[in-house]
Amino acid sequence: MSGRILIVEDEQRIASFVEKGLRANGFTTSVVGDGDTALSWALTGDFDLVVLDLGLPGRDGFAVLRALREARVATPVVILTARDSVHDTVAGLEGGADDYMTKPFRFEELLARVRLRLRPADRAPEVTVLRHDDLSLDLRTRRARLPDAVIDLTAREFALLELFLRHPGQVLSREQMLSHVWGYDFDPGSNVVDVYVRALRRKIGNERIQTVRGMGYRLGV
Amino acid sequence: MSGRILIVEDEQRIASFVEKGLRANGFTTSVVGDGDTALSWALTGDFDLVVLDLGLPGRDGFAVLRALREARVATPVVILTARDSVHDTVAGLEGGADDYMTKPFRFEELLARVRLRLRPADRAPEVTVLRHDDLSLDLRTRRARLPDAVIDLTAREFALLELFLRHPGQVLSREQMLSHVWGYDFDPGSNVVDVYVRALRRKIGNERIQTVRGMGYRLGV
DNA sequence: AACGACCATGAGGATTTCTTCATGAAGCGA
DNA sequence: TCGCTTCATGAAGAAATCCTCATGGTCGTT
Repeated sequence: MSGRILIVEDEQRIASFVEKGLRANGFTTSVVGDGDTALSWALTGDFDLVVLDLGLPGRDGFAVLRALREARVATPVVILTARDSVHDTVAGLEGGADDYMTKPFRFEELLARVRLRLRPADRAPEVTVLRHDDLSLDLRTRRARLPDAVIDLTAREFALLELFLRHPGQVLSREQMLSHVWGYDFDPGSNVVDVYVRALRRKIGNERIQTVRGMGYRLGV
Repeated sequence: MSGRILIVEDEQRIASFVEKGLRANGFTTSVVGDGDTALSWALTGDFDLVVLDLGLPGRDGFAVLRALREARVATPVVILTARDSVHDTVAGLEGGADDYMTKPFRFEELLARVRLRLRPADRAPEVTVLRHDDLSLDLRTRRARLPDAVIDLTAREFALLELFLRHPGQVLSREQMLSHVWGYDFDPGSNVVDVYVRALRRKIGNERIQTVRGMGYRLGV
């Protein structure tokens, strides 16, 4: 799967949040901040997917999308929009094979949608179970398993454990966890991460998530 | 996948609930109501899986399981247990590749576990998206899609829609929905089904779920 | 050893989801 | 049409989940 992605976003903070995340997942990215540039880049057909913010200065996101489709460019587009303008957004999608997300969004959600769009059909069979040691997580049923127990998880616990299992053995900072599980604009002063790490530890066992003082947490060794 | 299943359960109501459901899903079932019979049947090795209630009269479920394992019979066992004796149960599972569920349980959950056990590895690629007309449901992300919208669902809404999509065009009675989505012992006098059908209709469109007076509801045509 | 930074944890309030209930509308048979 | 059953729907209470906050413990450094 080739993965050249055009990110159209004027807010610097969000743009780099998206760019860093996508790059870390093996995609090639380019960022542009206004509609005109976005259109000319997208028209080259050099991209496999466009992540498009609707709230752009100048030529707005809708216009870009429309112009793209009028030019018969079929590149899939994932749209970013404000929560309170969802209605307009949905109207704008009509008939398109496009997807949209409301801001603020969690990175993992964006990733899932991007992957969905870039995997045309049944190639690359999806992973539905993550494992580490004797712990496994069924992404479909959203339950974890240990050799001697089946563990039900709440939505947050699930998202957090998924993140750990996708980066086993790696130290994850609270900031990383916040942006991946809670969204990029969540209060950075919160201790939700701590609270949910504790909840997870209670369910899967204390020893499985280690504290790395001053850095964050790590699954396993 | 062969699917001969031994159901060990003394409560008539639950036994037939499980048996009917499993048969409707293509499994061959036998029911026994006490531990001794259960053991002798299971020892024949004629079954691919055992659904075992722990609260049996006479030789209890644990004893059956133990005897089975001592005889080196490796047939996978899915255990049914009361919610307040989970601790004992987990202790009893040690090292086994067995699964357990607390009563009361939803049939779909049991089905998922049975299937998991009977599908040793990666054969039979799992379905992760259900479709009907222009409506699709991604079982992994738990979101529904229409051509012009992506729809977030609550847990109940998701379970109910999944049920509809697995039986498209078929009239489902309130009782069926109750037992599949809410569990076999849910108050039969409740109108939760009505309420959730309405919630679904609001999200996916009224016309997609039809009322069949005196019978229940139906997805589509 | 003492201090400060960092982490663990319980409790409680906010929010979301789930369920019940009451009322009125719609369908069906007499 | 009348009367009865069935269904639709809003509202409100119950329950689960989520998040914040406050307190006390632990670790590392000086």
